[in-house]
Amino acid sequence: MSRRQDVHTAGIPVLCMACEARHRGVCGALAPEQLVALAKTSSKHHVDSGGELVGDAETVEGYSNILSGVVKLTKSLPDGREQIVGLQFAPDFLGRPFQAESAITAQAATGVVLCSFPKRTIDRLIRESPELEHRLHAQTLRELDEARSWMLTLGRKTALEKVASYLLLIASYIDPEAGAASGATSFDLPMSRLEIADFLGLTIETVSRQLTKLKVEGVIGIAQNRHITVDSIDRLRQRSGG
Amino acid sequence: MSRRQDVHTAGIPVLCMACEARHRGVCGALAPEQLVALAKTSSKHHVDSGGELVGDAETVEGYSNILSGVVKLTKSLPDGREQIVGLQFAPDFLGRPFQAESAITAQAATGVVLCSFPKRTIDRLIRESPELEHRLHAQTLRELDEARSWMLTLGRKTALEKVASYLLLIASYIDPEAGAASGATSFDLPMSRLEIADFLGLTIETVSRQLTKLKVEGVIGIAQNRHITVDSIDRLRQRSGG
DNA sequence: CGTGTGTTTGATCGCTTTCAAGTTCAGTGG
DNA sequence: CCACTGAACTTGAAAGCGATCAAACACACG
Repeated sequence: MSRRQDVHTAGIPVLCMACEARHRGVCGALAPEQLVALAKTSSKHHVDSGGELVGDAETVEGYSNILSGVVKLTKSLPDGREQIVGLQFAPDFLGRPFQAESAITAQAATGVVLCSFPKRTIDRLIRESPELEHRLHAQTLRELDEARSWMLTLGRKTALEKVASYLLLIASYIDPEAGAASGATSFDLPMSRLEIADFLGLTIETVSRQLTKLKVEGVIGIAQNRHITVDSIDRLRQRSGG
Repeated sequence: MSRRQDVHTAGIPVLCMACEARHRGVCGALAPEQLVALAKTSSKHHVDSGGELVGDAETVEGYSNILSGVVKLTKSLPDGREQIVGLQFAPDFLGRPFQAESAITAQAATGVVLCSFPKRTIDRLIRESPELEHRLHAQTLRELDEARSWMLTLGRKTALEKVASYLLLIASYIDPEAGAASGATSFDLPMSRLEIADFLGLTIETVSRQLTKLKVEGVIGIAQNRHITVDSIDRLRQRSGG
């Protein structure tokens, strides 16, 4: 057993040993020696809920892998209206290659653990490793699909359908098997009502009312504001408009 | 003069000689011999306004470059509600690598000219040419930025702001210099009121009312339904909410 | 000169927002 | 352990914006 592990992990940096990103994330694209080089300049750190990750000023930090927690990407209008335009979960790669701007801010929605790299190092690795760019491209395509699905929700669904869709989305992230299933599940919302509203293009009050409505209809249960139980995912899906 | 052209175009297929995609599009990533091979299996054709490009059944066609015209990407709900989730212009690359599904349909919003390739050929070229994948990645990132900007519009802007934003978007595509400027410009809308409504998450009547409102306020002029004149782009921008 | 499609305009309805209290919950100090 | 505090959340009433329903208009085409 330990012999086999030795074979598979020969030369893998300690930092990366237990890291999800090495398998499902972008680091899986790297050869052991590249991983060693990258690990030398990478650092693991924690960001509290609400902490900003890509502050317009502090662009120093470059890229990161999300090891745990939820990161929200937001855009806002000059008068302060805000819209969450993306959610990222472990082991997503965070940061925008090939461009400085984008006018997006990234914030920790929950407590977040990151593994961060200098921009320069990653940019070089991308140039050296087509497989790395391929994985980043694949993630970008996934994000684009998610964004477009969400555009349909934002533009065409009612408030109730939006909230139901949101619950399904979160359920499927937290409990991937349950997401496709039709039975029961339960989970904690990683976001406040205000954040949910900013994600759905609604107000905080409307989100609250629709959650209450789902609760009264017996589709969901709510405990301590954040904990959601779903008896029948199918019934929830029916309210989501498809 | 002809001598110089000979140098630059040596070995370039006739089909590609005048093609925008060879410079700004993905074909620019290919070496002359790759271009020759690709040109052998590629075909140029026209699709009338309204024609479907990625019909779920006819997935045969694979990928295309848009040579002219506007393509709209739409998603819809089971009950028929529709949302346009992307617009593509020449010389964008059309088609979704690495995946069959996506539940998106592509339709010609105007008359469209395409240069189409077999899926197989492109998939192989992507594997052979990191530069090609890089260009596709770059386009995907651009589309993601556009999608996210539009999420802000869909989720947080009023009907008037949405319509003004739409006009600015179209103006900047049709007349790139004017898009950044503050002066006057004019253009023809490439989409019907229904399509504009499906893009903005509104109804046809609301779109019409907001256009009329902008006209009455003197911000725009409308002739023959489709032709828009803008005296001051800055004034239009003020109505767009930022 | 009709016919049909796309657009505008009008009147009304209803959902979501807004404004305004309440209520619950987590954290703190007595 | 319990009362206090502030933040997050819920609930209520009223207003407003965009949707819906309906009709008129404009233009292209036969």
